[in-house]
Amino acid sequence: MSTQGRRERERAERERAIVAAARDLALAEGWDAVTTRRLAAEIEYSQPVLYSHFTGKDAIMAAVAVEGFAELAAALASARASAADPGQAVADVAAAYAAFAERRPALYDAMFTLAVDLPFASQEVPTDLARGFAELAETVRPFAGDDDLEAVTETFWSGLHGLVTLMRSGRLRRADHDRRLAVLVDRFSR
Amino acid sequence: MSTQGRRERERAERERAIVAAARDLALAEGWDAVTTRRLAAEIEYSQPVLYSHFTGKDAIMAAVAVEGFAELAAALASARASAADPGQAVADVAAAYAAFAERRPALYDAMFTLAVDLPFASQEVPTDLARGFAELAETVRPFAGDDDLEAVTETFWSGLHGLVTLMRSGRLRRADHDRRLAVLVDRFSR
DNA sequence: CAGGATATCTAGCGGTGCTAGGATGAGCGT
DNA sequence: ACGCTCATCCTAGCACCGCTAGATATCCTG
Repeated sequence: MSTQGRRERERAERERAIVAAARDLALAEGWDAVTTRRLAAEIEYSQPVLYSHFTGKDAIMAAVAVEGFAELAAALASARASAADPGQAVADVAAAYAAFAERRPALYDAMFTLAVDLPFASQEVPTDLARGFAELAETVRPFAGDDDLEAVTETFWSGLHGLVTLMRSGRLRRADHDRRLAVLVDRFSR
Repeated sequence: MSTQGRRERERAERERAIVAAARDLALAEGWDAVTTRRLAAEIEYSQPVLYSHFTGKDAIMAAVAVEGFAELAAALASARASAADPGQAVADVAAAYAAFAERRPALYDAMFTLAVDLPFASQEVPTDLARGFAELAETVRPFAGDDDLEAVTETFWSGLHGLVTLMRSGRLRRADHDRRLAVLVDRFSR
């Protein structure tokens, strides 16, 4: 029966390889370059093997996105923890969020703009996603006032998301990024 | 020489038909349904004709987006003009922006998320796009304070864009939309 | 060692955006 | 009015996409 164990281990390893290949390829050349054929070549198996692990390309992208949620949550937590005061925390967390989107554009897209069939109902995603959201919530809490904390958090998040996506798509000049970020931070920390 | 005039008229008319077909098809079934083959069938010409008018599908989408800028600018202007006071103007303009995105999702996508090769350098786009941007700027001007008006406007816009896109992609609950909009408006009108 | 289940691959389907090259027809000069 | 030229348009096809059915090879079991 140990053979079965080895099989499962190899299978899990291969699944990991698929997600890693998708992530690396997306980071290097963008999601358009991530095709099932290239992915299959990368892991040195044939195309149909992908479909024995994932229901389709979307599911692979979703798996990549899941990794991103953990990384983002960690970045936000770190920024908040090392901030001197609540006001600075808002600025630092906002900067960390924007920096993450800049550093991992493909990952950010998979998380927040492309993949839709994310397993929102599963265990893992809500965990890491909720961790990131909770970091944002704790960051703005001191300045929420009478407003509903969840609404304030979601709105703050939307502001960050808007800034990031509009800049990345060339609709906002990159040069004024810091100025805009400062405006957003100011509006949510007083 | 009148034949040439007629030719050019017919050609312009056909170009209009292409853009209209793309717009209608996108509004009805989403941009995924807009293929060059369906577009060609719609205007009752063969596929290659499209490429004698536009450099590619992206250019067709950009042309559709241009129409959208005018409509959005008009909606924002109307909302601002009929507002009782500056504070109400911010709320009304924000609501008008969100309503536009809800009413014309495919158009909104073409304008702000998908098409990238928009002729930002041309005449037409900056006109209507700038009109919309100017409406936003005038709306938030009374509350800009010492901050750079352009930065405030762009940040306000980003907030609206983020709210709209995150909700449309299922990341934000639709039920709390008004509450979030109120938070954003509050943060930019005091 | 034979039989059967399991894992994997080859080949292909229907679709995409886009283009090369040939047919067709309208306008021109004579 | 005729024949030629040239612009216009279409047919056919390329290379690619995500995905899948059926054949093949590989491994474990009795």
